[in-house]
Amino acid sequence: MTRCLPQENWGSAWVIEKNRLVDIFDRLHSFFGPQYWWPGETPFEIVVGAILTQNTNWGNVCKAITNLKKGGLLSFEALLALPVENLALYIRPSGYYNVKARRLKNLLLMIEGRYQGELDLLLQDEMMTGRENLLSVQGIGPETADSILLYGGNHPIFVVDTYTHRVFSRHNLLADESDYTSIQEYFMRMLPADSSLFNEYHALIVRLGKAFCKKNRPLCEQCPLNGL
DNA sequence: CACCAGGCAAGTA
DNA sequence: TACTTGCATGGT
Repeated sequence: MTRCLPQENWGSAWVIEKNRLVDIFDRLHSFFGPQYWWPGETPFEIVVGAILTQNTNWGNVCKAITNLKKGGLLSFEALLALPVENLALYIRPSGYYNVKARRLKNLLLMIEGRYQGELDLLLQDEMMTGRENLLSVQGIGPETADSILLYGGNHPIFVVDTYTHRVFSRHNLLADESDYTSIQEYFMRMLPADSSLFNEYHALIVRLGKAFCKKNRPLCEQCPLNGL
């Protein structure tokens, strides 16, 4: 793996040094192996999944996406033409189906208005411009936007989620009160801007969280991060 | 039965 | 600004 960027002055939020972050990645990669994210066959499917998986188990998202595929609706044009009330019925298993149907529609309309209805133009746009446009959509917050940029567009941006916060704060590697932006800046200052690395790192954190870092549970004995 | 899952926005004080 | 609440299905 490539080495890290030079370190700068750190704020008090930075609890650990960069080499430890590389060690953690190496441990996770050795322990779990490659994760092959994002589970999705096309950029459009990835984008849809990114919204449907908000605060939701991935298994439920799969059911919703299967429904769309069966209906021949998993394309930009088909979803844009589908009334939001109908869309909600197809994605029902993913939960929050009314708000998510509206959020998907909001995104499609943004792409229609600013990128001539071409998802690829959004994904190929300059990273931070694309990010701003994604964040302007009601229902797309930082994690969803960054997931789309990283996993849909192969942009080197680090995705932070509840597992990232939980795993690193539980191991005393990050302050508990760290917010999305500070955690993201932390990873991105410590690591080289490599989309493949960010892809695998985030997926490994989620894998670890599911296996060994459950909510409202004490630190797990079998966790490969113990004894850092 | 309770609790949780790869968030986000809106409301309240 | 800092909390709290609504959104909702399906698995353990």
